[in-house]
Amino acid sequence: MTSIKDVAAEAGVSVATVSRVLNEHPSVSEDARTRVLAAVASLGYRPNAVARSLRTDQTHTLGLVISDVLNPYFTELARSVEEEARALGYSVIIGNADERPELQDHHVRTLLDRRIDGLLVSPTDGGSPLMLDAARAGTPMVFVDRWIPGVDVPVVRSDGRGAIRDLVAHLHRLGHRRLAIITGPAATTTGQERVEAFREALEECGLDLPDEYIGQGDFQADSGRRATERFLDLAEPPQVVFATDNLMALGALDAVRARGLRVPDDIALAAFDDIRWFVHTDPPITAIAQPTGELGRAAVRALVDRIEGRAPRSVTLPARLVVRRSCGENPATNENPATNENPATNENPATNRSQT
Amino acid sequence: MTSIKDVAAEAGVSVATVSRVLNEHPSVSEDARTRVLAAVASLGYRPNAVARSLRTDQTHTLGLVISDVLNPYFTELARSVEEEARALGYSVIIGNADERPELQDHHVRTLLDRRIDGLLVSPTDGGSPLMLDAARAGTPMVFVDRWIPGVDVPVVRSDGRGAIRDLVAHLHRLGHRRLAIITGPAATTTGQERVEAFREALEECGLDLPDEYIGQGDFQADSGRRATERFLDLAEPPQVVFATDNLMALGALDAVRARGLRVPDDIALAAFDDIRWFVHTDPPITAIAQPTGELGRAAVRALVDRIEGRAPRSVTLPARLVVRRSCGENPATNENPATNENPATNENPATNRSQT
DNA sequence: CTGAAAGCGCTTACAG
DNA sequence: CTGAAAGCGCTTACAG
Repeated sequence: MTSIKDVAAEAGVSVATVSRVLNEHPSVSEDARTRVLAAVASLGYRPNAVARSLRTDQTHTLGLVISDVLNPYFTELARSVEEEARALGYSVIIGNADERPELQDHHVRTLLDRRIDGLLVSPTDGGSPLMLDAARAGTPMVFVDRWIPGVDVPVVRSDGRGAIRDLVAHLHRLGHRRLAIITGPAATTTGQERVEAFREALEECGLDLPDEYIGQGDFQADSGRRATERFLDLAEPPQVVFATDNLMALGALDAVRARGLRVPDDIALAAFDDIRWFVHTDPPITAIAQPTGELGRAAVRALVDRIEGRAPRSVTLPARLVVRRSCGENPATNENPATNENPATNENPATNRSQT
Repeated sequence: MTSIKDVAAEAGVSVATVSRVLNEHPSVSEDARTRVLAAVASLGYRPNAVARSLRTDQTHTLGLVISDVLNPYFTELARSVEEEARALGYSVIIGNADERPELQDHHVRTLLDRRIDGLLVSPTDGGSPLMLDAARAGTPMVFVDRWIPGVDVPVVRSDGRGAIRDLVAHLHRLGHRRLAIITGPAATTTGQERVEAFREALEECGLDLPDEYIGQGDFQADSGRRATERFLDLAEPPQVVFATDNLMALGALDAVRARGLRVPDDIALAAFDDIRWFVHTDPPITAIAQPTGELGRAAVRALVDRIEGRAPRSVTLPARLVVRRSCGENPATNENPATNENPATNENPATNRSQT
């Protein structure tokens, strides 16, 4: 590899001057600058980022630890994170935790060893010692989507309560009374919140949530399948299953299909997280959509603020209900099922937008 | 951050000794080793990977430049790559090209600047000067999925010809005669090969492929939508649309749905790349499945072989046809549509497995 | 405006 | 077995 020394030799200047030209330091003569630039071009020189990082103690790199790359929600989040980071002059290294705490720790450790400038994480659990230590040690950090209570780290997430209330009202209006939920791990905030919000919304409608209608899942498809099978085995199965993420909804569909049953005739289905395929599934699936791209961008901005010495802000954005046909026909738009999607989408315009 | 000096001071030895302990160098006294280890533990010391890389000229990092993170095929590929790399002691940095050559170059450049040990790429185009230079300069490199002809770099990919021939035979058997294709960019090998294989397969059935039945796509959903609209506007629209990736199939579904038409009654649809949602779409989609996980693992093994001085091997694995209902009822399994999936899956067991 | 020199945190021949 | 020292490729006060 050609180094800064080669460039200096070629241009007939010192390495200090080469470095100044490369870093656009003002005090370099026009003559020196041209000669250096010419040398850089003719040698095809590219500065060694490793050496530069060691010297400056900055890597211009953000670490992003997501819960699961195979989940389209996180994939979209990762994409918007990378995009915004790139716009701000950072690159991002993604670590996939696969919903496994040890793997999450592995990535956090590797990222820290590489001296990334800041860490974006969507925690898989309640917080390992490693992550808590990192936060306490002052590593610039921001939580996205999920967070760890009691840690002084900004959180960028969406609030699904309103949308879940809308969903339950929608289900109640369609005549459903026995509603079940497939939850995420209790150690995750999203896992907890979605059940709580669901339970509260049921109460508002005068319904309750019996234990056998709570399926313990882990945000992965298999757990959705198993939970749904258990629901279907009940003496009195639920009329609706609400999967708290899209992968568990996929598993639920597998289970329903395996029994030769139909959605929504035999059992209705709704999901948290909207994905493009939900428009084309059989039937199209009613889902709660998060402003994923916005979340990713806001998270990066918060982290970069923190890194560059500005005060980072937590951000909470509302999610919204997108009604499709998986819970039964919507009486309101019944007459024209083919175009059900659009009016329903606007049923619940984003309203409450809060920033802390 | 605590450095090796702090550990040396705490343990009462030189930094050389600390380094030896950390790198499991044999000649260290038992006594020194215990003291160093104790110091490491009590200080919570973690070696600075940046400094180590600068010194050893190895980063133990692989770069992976994929064409599109939002494409589940590449996401699955990325996951298997990371898994195998981790097993071999490497981490991976993913760059998402979004099917844009400039963005691809941006990532290759960044990765090279970081002095990754090797590069895994699925090229978005015919090869930029940057990439060709890197290959010529001897950067350890392996192509996955797509490749650039005329460059001396091992290729790990799957061969879809057999499966495409099976697909065309299946369509012909169902009575379809007017078959259209939505291709990928002509600059990509997969873009080219899939049309060629399709055209050859049609010829074997005595059919031809008129220009108006070739929709130029770019492997993204929008292009699939536009191509399909153009097909539907034809005086004599095709009876089948074969989308050469899953995202363009999604776009095709959007277009069909927007016209109020039905698959397969009004038009049949098949796709290259099988994804989990295809089981639950309306109707379930006939697709060509690649051994994605295998490809990712083989690619990593080839790259690591190259990095560690062993001879890397190119690998070609067969893809296989998975028949579902999007092209019309399969006469053979007609009597039991509900369980169509399983027998159909086995219709074309993977046969030709070649290694070069 | 420019260069010599120190130093970032490691590893590794070299001597002992 | 151990330590002093050089050096990886940069950047940046410091002097001039």
